[in-house]
Amino acid sequence: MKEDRRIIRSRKVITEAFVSLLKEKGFPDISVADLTEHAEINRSTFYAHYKDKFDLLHAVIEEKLTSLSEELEASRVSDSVLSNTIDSPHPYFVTLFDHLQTHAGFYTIMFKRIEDSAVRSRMQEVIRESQFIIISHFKLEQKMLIPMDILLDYLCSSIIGVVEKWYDNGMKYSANYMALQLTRISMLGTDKAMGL
Amino acid sequence: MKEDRRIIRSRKVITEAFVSLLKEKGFPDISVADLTEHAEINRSTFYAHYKDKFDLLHAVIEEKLTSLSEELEASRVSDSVLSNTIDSPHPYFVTLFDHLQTHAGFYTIMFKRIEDSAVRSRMQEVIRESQFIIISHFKLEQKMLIPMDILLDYLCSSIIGVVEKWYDNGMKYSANYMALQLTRISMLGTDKAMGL
DNA sequence: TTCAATTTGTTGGTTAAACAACATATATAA
DNA sequence: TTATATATGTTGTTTAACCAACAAATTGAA
Repeated sequence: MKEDRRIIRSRKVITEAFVSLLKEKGFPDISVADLTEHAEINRSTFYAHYKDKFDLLHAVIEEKLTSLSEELEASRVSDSVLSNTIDSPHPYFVTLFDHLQTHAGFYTIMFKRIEDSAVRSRMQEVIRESQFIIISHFKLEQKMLIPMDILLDYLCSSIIGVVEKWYDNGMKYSANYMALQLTRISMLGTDKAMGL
Repeated sequence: MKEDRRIIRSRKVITEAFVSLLKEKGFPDISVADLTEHAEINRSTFYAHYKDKFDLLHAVIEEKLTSLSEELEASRVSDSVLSNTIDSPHPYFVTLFDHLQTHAGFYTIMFKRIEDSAVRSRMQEVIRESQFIIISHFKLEQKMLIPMDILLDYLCSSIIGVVEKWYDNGMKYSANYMALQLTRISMLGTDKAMGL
């Protein structure tokens, strides 16, 4: 079921105007009229697609993170996840940071402008879910030395933490470099990683 | 009578796609399907606005040169055309070259890609007409030492010739510099201009 | 507070864009 | 040549965007 071109275009110009406006002002200061004016569409068209601006915010975040989720899933299928050395970045992390770099404009604005950080928590969910799938797929549950849920909490929050700081510091390191560092920590464990 | 947003947008994306495609291939190699695909609209929408691609070409040229014509007319009204020194560029030429610079992307492509050079001849008409209006307005006809039509032919073809070469050579000189040079030639005459 | 101005959702009628289908025409290759 | 594909216009129907107008809610200043 291909969607009507007009639908695609309307959603596109609305979300573009939204992200663009977030560069100038905070979310509370953006009105629907504001939005549709910049998007050069009629105000009623907005309401045909979204309930209100909160609905739009949610949809925008959801769309971006769904694509991340799909990219992570796609990379899992193609690559053998287990065979990996300490000197090459893990395909999973490469995919992750490639995405984060490609959409850096979007994420930095979102992290900065959306106070309650809906992006952060949603990204954490996506990471957690993808890690869960990897573990499940390789039947690693049986061999695990600690409870799965605790491990998943550890994994996703540590990754998100690193990501957030990476953005905060202006992405000084390359995406590939970041992927390599996370690969090393996860392979060695934090103790070995710090030289113990 | 404000026009429907959809009309504005459709025309806009079509002409943008058209100019964009002319950067890649010649006019004969551009199909309507090509055009609408790049513009991301339905093919039938194209036919709702234009007869065929020749009609589009004509419309695009006409629109741009109408705006030039209007800009020249507007500058005539505001400025006193007669009082001018040899050291400051004439308002008319400033307006002309400002326009040519602003829309350089469009004109260079048109001069280069459209073989029969419909742009050149149309621009010549606009220049000729605007010069005619200036002469008429200041009642200069009576004092003229040579027939008006010959002078107009001389004026518009010399200006167009300089403009075309300016584009050909990659606009090495600034718009303002060009305006100044044409001002000097027209005030001094070619003989004095060359130092006789 | 009160009042005006702005923003918000919603609705109904109108219009242009989308889409699919068609016949025709123009290549391009066998 | 014939055949296959691609491009061109055209048409009828469906659908989404437009617009204007409305009441209700919110905001901001007097």
